[in-house]
Parts: sequence; C-alpha cells; structure tokens
Amino acid sequence: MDKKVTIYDLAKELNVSPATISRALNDHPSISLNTKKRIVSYAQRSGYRINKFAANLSKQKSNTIGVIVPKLNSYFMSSVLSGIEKVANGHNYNLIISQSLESENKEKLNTQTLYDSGVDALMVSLAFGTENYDHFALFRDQKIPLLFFDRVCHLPNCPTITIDNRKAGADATEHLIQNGCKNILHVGGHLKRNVYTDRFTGFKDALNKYGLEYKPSNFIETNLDAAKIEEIIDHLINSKEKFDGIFFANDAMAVACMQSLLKKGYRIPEDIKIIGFNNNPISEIIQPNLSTINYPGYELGVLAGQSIISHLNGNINIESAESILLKHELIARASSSSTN
Amino acid sequence: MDKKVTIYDLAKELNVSPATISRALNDHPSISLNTKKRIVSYAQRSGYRINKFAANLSKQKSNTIGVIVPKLNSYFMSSVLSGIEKVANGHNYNLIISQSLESENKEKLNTQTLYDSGVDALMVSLAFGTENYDHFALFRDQKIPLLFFDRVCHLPNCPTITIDNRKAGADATEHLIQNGCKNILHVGGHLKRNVYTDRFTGFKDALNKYGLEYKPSNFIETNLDAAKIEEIIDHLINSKEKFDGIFFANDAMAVACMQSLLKKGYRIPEDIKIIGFNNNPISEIIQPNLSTINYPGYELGVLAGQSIISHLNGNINIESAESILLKHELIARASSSSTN
DNA sequence: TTGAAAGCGCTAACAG
DNA sequence: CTGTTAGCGCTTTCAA
Repeated sequence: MDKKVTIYDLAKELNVSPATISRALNDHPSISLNTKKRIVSYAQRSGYRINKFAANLSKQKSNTIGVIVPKLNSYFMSSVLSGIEKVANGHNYNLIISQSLESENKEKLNTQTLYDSGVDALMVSLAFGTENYDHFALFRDQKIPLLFFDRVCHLPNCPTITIDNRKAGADATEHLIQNGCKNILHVGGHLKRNVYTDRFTGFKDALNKYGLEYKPSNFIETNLDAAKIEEIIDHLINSKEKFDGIFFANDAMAVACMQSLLKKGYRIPEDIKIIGFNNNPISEIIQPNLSTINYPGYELGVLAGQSIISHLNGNINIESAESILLKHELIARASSSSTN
Repeated sequence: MDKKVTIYDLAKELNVSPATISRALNDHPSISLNTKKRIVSYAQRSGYRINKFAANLSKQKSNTIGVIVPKLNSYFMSSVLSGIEKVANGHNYNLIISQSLESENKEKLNTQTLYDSGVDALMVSLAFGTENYDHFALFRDQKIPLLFFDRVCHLPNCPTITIDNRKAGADATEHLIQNGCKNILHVGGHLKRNVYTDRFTGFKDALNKYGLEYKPSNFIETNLDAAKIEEIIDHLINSKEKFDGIFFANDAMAVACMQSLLKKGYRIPEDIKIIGFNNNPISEIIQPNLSTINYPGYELGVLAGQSIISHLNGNINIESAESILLKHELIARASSSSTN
C-alpha cells in the first residue's frame, strides 16, 4: 500500500480503458451499471484514491472556495466562517481561509495566491485599510465569482451580504434617545469601511430625526482595539461635553469601556447609557447586560455560502443578486434602560 | 486579458524554451541572470500567472496544509487557527480548514477529502466522539506529516501539541483546596478525549495529595454545552453533598453556571468557589472575575504551524519531537479567593 | 546555460 | 456503452 494506484492501474487490472474507469468513478451516465459496480468495488478494494491535482488540471476547477477575512479570531468572523464551512462542506467544497490582518497589502497578496490556487470563487471581508480594489480585477476578468460580506465594496457584478448598517445604527441611536439620552457619543471604526460609515450615518440620521444637533465631538473614529479604551475614557471625562449615552460600533469596545467606567464609579445606565453592536455573547455577561444590535454571523455565513454555491452550480445568477441584506434586530438590555 | 497566458506563450514570445521560462520563474540556479530578468519582467508585463494545478501535478506537492477542528467558532479554536494561519501564510502555505462538528464520521470524511486534495500535511484536533483512528492511516502510509493538537491521540510518529492537562487540572484543584474547599465538584468533558481525562486525573491527583476522598458524585461528564447548565445546577442543589468548590473544564461552562448561581442567590466565592479553564476573555468580564488556567491558543497555533513547516522544509525531523507541551499558568481571580 | 521531451493522472471529445 | 487519443500547464531529467 505504498505506491499510489492510478486509474491506469485499475484499467489494466480490469481490462478496460482508463476512460471507463473515470466514468465509473464519476457517475457518468453512459456506462453500464455492471461495469460501474465492478470498477467501483475494485477501486475500493485496491485502495485507489483520486488525484485531485490531475483532475483539477484537466477540469480547470478545484471545488475550492477562497475566503479572506481581516482576522480569524473574532467571535463574529469565526461564526461567519463556521457557517460558510458548514454549507461548503455539505456541497463538497473545501475552504481555503486566509487573514489579511487588516493590511491592504496582505489582502492583495492573499487575493493573488488564491487566484493562483485556482479557487472556484472568492469571498472577502475587507481589511480596515483597503482603499484600492484593483487586486480583485484578476477575478473579475476571469469571471470567477467574487462576493463581499460584512465589510464590503461595490464592484460591478459582485454581490454583497451585510445587514442594513445604516438602519441598525439609527435604531441603536434612536433607542438611546427614546430612553432619554440627549447628548450621545458614537465610538466608531475606520470610516473607510462601509459598515462603520453606515453605522455613523445612521447615528446622524437618528440625531437629526429627533432634532438633536450633531457636533464633531459626538464622534470618535477608532480602530476598535479594546486595549485603547483609555483614549475614549479621557474624551468622555475631560471633554466639556457631558455625554449621557454612548453607541459603540462593537460590543468588545462597549464592554471594555463599561468595565472601566464602572471601576471609576459611574453608574450604568443611570449616569450614562450604553449600546453596542453585534450581540457578542459577552454582552450578556457584563453587568449590567449590554444592549446591542444582533448581527447574525453564522446565518450570514450560511447565506453567503449558499449563494456562492448555487451560483457555481448554475442554479442562480449571482450577478442578479446584487446585494443581500440580513435582518438585524435591536436587543434592549439593562445598559440602556430608561431611568427617568 | 481574457485568455490565460501559459509558459508556452511566454516561451514563444521570447524565443526560448518552456523549460527556461520555468527555471526563470522558479529561481532555478542554472540560468543566466540576464535571461532570467528578461523573462521575469516580460511575464510580469504579460499578466502571466502560474497554474498551480499543473505545478502541483508535476511536483506532487501543493503547499497546502489541511486542518480539521471540532468547530471553528470557539474562542480557543479560532485563536489556534489564527496562529497557524499566520505562520503558514508567512511561509507560502495555504490552509484548508474544515470542521468535524464533533462527529467522528465527518472527521473521517474530511480526512479523506484532505488527503485527496493532496495537502502536504494535516493538523487535527479530534472530535468528541472519535474512537477509531484508522482514517489517519492514509496519511501515515504515505508518510504525510500528521500532527495532533489540543485534543490529541498518540499514533506512532505523530507529534502532539498540548499543555500538560493533568498538571493543569491538579493545579486548578489544588488552588481551590488551598483556598479552603473540602468538597469539590469537577464538571468535565467527554472522557474519550485526552484533554478531559487528563484534567480529571489531575483533579483526582490533587484530591489525593490533600487526603480528600474522591467519590463518583464529585464528577460530572458533560458535552460542555453551556445550554445544559441546568443539569449541573440540579446536581449541585439537590445532591446530598454540599459542594464548596467547582472546577470546570472550560470557562464558558463556568461562566454560565456562575450566572445561574448568582441569580439564585449564591454568593461567589463565599458560598462556593469556582475555577474554569482556558482563560477565555469572558473570565474577566463576569463578576466576580473567574479564576482559570491560561491555555494559550494563539501560541499553540504558532508553534504547531512552525513545527509542521520546519518539518516540511526538512529542517527538523518532526518524528523526533514526539510531543510538545506548552506552558500553562494558573490565574487566580476573585471567583475562588479565600473567604475564611 | 539552454532545449527537447517525457511525464504527472485525469477528463472529454470523438469514434466506434 | 466503451476505447482511443489528445490535451490540461508545469517540472525535470537528459543531452547538447
């Protein structure tokens, strides 16, 4: 069992042609049930294993999907990936996953590698810093399906899957307002990325809707690194402004901030109300529980996987599905409850 | 830019042979600097991209590493994967990642698929239920490096990377004892997996060391599903025993249990002391903060990636590194502090 | 230093 | 339904 057995070996052994072997092993319609059975059974016994290198070369198809994410180890992204993997696996697709680590250059390199690897489709969530999308041209030129999720950009014929971040941002903000906040701070992420600009826009929408003035001091752009929470605390404490509510672009930041504020003696929600984003499980561990927007990562992954695969199978035309919006949901918890 | 350009196209254009092109593009030693430059530059301009299907077939090597994990979306596993990806990417390896979803059968299928895909090495963390390891024989027969991490099994010539779970289990238990616990419950995972049996053994080691009796009621085997926490609460409350300490095999369970107990009016650590395992960030969010064992997932991933890759590069002989133990560390926090 | 040519193992068009 | 044959695009001896 050390030399690998090929279809030629099987062919010789069974006195048929390699083509017949191939047909038998691939459920090709034009082959008699008998020879098929004979071949499959013998292949089985002989320990034959297909050589995908050869099959891929011949078919110019790999049954592999490339995925590029900013980082693997975040609750949200790993949920998405889990969803994608689940459906891919169920359809005989493999996933090659790589991280851009928020670097445009690495994203570019990964894109090229995945192209060279011959993935049948590419799914990407953009790095913070990506400003130029030329590296995706390879895929578009070759008409290889390209789909963006969560942190997306809008290229012709490339579907996107997200939630309505603008509406969600407005919902979160409106919730704070309805619970009595008059001067809200929004702690956002890099404004290069749709998800953060949209949430920010939604934030301003809501202020506007309720006749609250938006001033530049109502917004801080961050890299969402919870380690840098002290900057925000400084802004909160030292600013002339007295903020009575904060809308964070993600839960991790919100929780880190809550911990710091609580330690400093702030009362939440009495002194300041807080809402996060994502519905990370930590939002239900922190006391008081953190209000947030549910952004269903696993479901997003499943949906993304399904739409890529049904496109690859020719079932739907992905290009017609320009952009899919998942439903989000406001989850009101104690961190923002009314205290009047 | 629609038809793909091959080395033959380049060869024709530059009046050299395909072999020369190949040498130029692969930094082969025996080629003149001049022709190399000429070729590389032209390849660049012409938009040439290697076809890995062909290269792989020819070399019987894919620069791809397969990874099988129980599930992608856990804090620990996504940290490990992030570490593996980081080093793999840095060495021009791609990762094909798949989930067994704790099913032995799926793990088996994934193993076969990855074998067929021609991965150069396979890294796996076993599913809960896996009892039979025959599916790995394919790899061993073909001498394809196979490495187990975290949830491991010991097959000849397959290195393993974990922490010393037995010692860690003993450390955790000893910590509770030293803080005054006399009757400790251990909530463990499936005993088929080394990590859980070892922690359990360490638990008994510590009881023994301190002359505390071990009775069957001191242990519950679970699938570590935090949703099933009520069973444990029942056991705690309705048992004749009065437990004054609990050692959980992971933090998620510990936190879920703490939340439930606190809601029922228990005081932690006064009424009962608790320690978890993994040092999941949630351990620093729950109040009181959860004592735990630091199990460095990212570092484990980096180490696992490095050892597989240096083996693939022929730098070290992986078979000599039978098993690597990472350092763990007890982190004492409020959930277990002494209250005498 | 370069070229010719033989694979790598499978698929698919065409013929029978 | 089955066989023949020509690739798929790259790598790698072997000769020159």
